[in-house]
Amino acid sequence: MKNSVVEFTIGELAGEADCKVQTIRFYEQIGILPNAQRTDGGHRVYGREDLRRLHFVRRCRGLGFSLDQIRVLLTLVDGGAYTCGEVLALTLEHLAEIQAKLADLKRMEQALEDMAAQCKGGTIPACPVIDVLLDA
Amino acid sequence: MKNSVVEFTIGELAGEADCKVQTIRFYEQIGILPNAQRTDGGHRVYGREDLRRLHFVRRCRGLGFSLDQIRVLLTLVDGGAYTCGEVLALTLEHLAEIQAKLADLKRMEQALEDMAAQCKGGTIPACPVIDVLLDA
DNA sequence: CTACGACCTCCAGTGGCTGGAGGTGCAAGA
DNA sequence: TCTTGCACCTCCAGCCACTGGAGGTCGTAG
Repeated sequence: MKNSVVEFTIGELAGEADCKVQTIRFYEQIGILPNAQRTDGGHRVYGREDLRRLHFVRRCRGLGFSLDQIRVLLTLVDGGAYTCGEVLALTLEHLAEIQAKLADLKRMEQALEDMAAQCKGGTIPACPVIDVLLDA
Repeated sequence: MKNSVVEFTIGELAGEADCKVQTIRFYEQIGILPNAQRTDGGHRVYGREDLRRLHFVRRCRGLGFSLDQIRVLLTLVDGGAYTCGEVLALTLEHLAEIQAKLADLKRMEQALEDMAAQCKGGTIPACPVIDVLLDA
């Protein structure tokens, strides 16, 4: 049955995975996606498995994993021999990174709010924000 | 009195402002800092005013302002004709960016925590984290 | 005067794409 | 069958904010 082999052009794949065509070519180039099959004319052709993999990558990116971290996750998945512990370790490591960034941003937020609170706006040709930044 | 004119080498300036020598040269190159004075031999020489400006830039960067935003702030300061309102507007705009990033990261944190909670670790050759990512 | 570290310029690389130039494939309508 | 026109192709440059290295020069302490 031919229709068990669903095929996509790169544009369709991009549509399904909600990313740009260039991004897919880029992933192929850096080895995150395998070299795609081609038509006689050289156009890339994809199947369900490719879509699944791309979805995985995009979901990981959406969670802030770097492409290097994703490469590791993919290696685990590709090998099929990953253990829950390995995956958990990577996840927790990434969670720690996220939490560090959160802490940084919260500090920035607080500092900006404090500065903004001092500033009355208006057309006064002076500003406590600048004063603080110039001579803290 | 000569010692009212404090002078720094680029290395000393970097030390004072807690940044790298290359970063200072980079700031000069892109016009964030003015072209430095030079010794006969071509080494850069800096004074108090340069240090103040660099401090300003580094503090802004520490708060997450982009170099483009800093360029605007510097133009205001340089003109000397800035108003509190202008500065407040830029500050609030940047605050909104920060808060958007915070919201993103909090979502990621939550998602990662949820996934990690499902994962029992250990040597089981399967993982709910991967399952979710592959087939959400 | 010599040694050595700090300085100089210029260029390439980072991450994760994005966009453009210039050319070709493919499918639908006339 | 031919043409139109869009989607595809490759290759290369650019974004941000630095960072690092190669290869060479300056300045100063001993």
